[in-house]
Order: sequence, then structure tokens, then C-alpha cells
Amino acid sequence: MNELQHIIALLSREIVELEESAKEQFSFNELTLTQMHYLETINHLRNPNLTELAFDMNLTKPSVTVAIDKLIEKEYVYKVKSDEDRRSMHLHLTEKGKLLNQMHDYAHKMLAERMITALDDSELSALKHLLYKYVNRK
Amino acid sequence: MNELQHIIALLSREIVELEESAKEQFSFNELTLTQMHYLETINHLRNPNLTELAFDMNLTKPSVTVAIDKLIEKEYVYKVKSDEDRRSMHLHLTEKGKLLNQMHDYAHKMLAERMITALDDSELSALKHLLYKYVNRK
DNA sequence: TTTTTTAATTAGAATATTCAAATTAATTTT
DNA sequence: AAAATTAATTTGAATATTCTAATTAAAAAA
Repeated sequence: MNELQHIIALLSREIVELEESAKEQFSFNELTLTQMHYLETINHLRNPNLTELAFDMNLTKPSVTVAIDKLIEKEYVYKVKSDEDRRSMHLHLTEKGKLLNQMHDYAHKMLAERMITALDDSELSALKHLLYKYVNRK
Repeated sequence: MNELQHIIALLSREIVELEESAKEQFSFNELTLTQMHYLETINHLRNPNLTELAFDMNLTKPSVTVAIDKLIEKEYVYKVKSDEDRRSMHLHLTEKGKLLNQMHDYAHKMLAERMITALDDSELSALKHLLYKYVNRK
């Protein structure tokens, strides 16, 4: 197999593991995997309305309505009626829901720290520069 | 925020997106998110028995028995009775279940290709070298 | 060899997840 | 202004997910 692809596979696996252990640190234990996925998607789409969320997740609107009701009940999400279209409800994460981001931050911080430990200053600066160039490609 | 951590966040997001779009390429549509998670974990643990799988996923054994029955029904998994302990059942992915790995490979290949496109030869070789050093740290 | 422990399963029940069909309320088209 | 469309919800139902308690069969300990 392509060597770069192999290295990416290892790195990718490490990121997944860090995210999973971060999830255990934070007390998201009261949420199912599916509910976590709803929160992730709401976060990623930045306050989508219900139709947008359903479309992105390949689910029907009734399914999403019911799922969101439960996340509202558990205080991870709240709805805001749109001013432009009074039929439309935008979904927001509550402070509790936003812990999700802290969880991701924690995982990313762990990886950054491991890189700092594993590489010396010049290597680290070179890696940072190269990854920076990659993620900011047009 | 730490700059390296920020770059890692972007890279991490990109990997997640590539994995998700790879999932759509392959026809795993007949599986739920949870069932995918079972397959991922079986793959990662390399043919665990039921007890090991339940422990790793923080679930009870009856829950896992039932979930695995469905994945066997759908022909993604099969069980093999252990020779060392005839009570124990080891879980294996079928050929259909192993498509999961091809899916991951596809996502990693996409990322590798994007890196090849975004960087020139010397940059790419430097990046490969640095990531190699990182993932192979003791 | 009898007792205890362990791996997995079965049974039965609660909650979660999802959908199609019908409804309500607001917006857009005619 | 009336008709058609659209966003979200409610209703009712099927399947998935999970658990506790009880059972079966094999292994380990007494």
C-alpha cells in the first residue's frame, strides 16, 4: 500500500481513539451514539433548521422532530423561530450541548501535545508549516 | 488557541468528512450508525469474543448477543467457537463486513491524494518523514 | 467429584429510532 | 384573495437498542 496512505491510516485511527477517550472524560454517557451524531451535525451545520438537518442526515423530518424533542428534553438543544420565515425553527446547542466542542478541543490538544513530545523544535515547526499549507490550500 | 491544535482540528474534521462520504460510496446504507459502530469495534479488536466486545463498548453481554445476531442475519459477521474455551465465541467479519476496511482505505487514499496535489515533491517527502516519525514514536 | 465461576444465550420489558400519512400554520404563487 | 406549496408537528406503527433476571453449558476451584 501507498506509504503516505498507511501513515494517514495510523494517524486517523489515533484521532478516532482520542475522540473516543475524550468522550468518556466528559459525561456524555447519558447520550446514545445516535444522539451524539445529531449534536455533531447541528454543530457542524451551525444552527440549521429542521429541514436542513434532516436533509444532511438523510432522515425524514418527523424522525428529526422526535429526536430533537428528546435532546431538548435533556437540555442539549433549543429551538429558535426564524424571523425570516416564521415556520422555520433553527436549532442551537445549549451550554451543556457545547461541551461537545470542549470534548473535541481536548482530543485535538492531546494530539498536539503528543506531537510536541515526539518531535524536536525544528521538526515541529516544519510539520506545522506543512500541515498549515495543506489545510489552507485553495 | 494553540496554532498546532487548530490545524489538527481542521485536519481531523477533514478526515471525518472523508470517512462519511466514503460511507456513502459503499452501500452500508442498510446498516444503522450503531451497527456500523459494532463492525468498527470488531475490526479494531481483531476477532474479539462476546465478552471482550461488550467490555470495550461498555454494554452488557445480552445487548451484544442480540446486536450480533442481527449482524449475522445481515451477513456482516460470523461466530467461531473457540478451541481453547468451548464456551467462548469469537467474532469475525465476513467478506461483506470487510468492505468496511475498503471504505476506510478509500478515505485515507483520498486524503493522501489531496496532500499530493497540495504540496510539491520535497514538501511531501518532508511531511511524510515527519508524520512517519510521529506515528512510529516509541 | 462436587461446587463455583464464567461465557453466552433466552425471555421479557423499556426506551430509542425511524417511517408514512395526516394536520397545522406560514409563505408563495396564481 | 384563493390555491398551492412548504416547514414543522402529531399520530400510529415497525424495528433497533438496551437492560435485568433466569438459563445453559463449559471450565476452574474446592
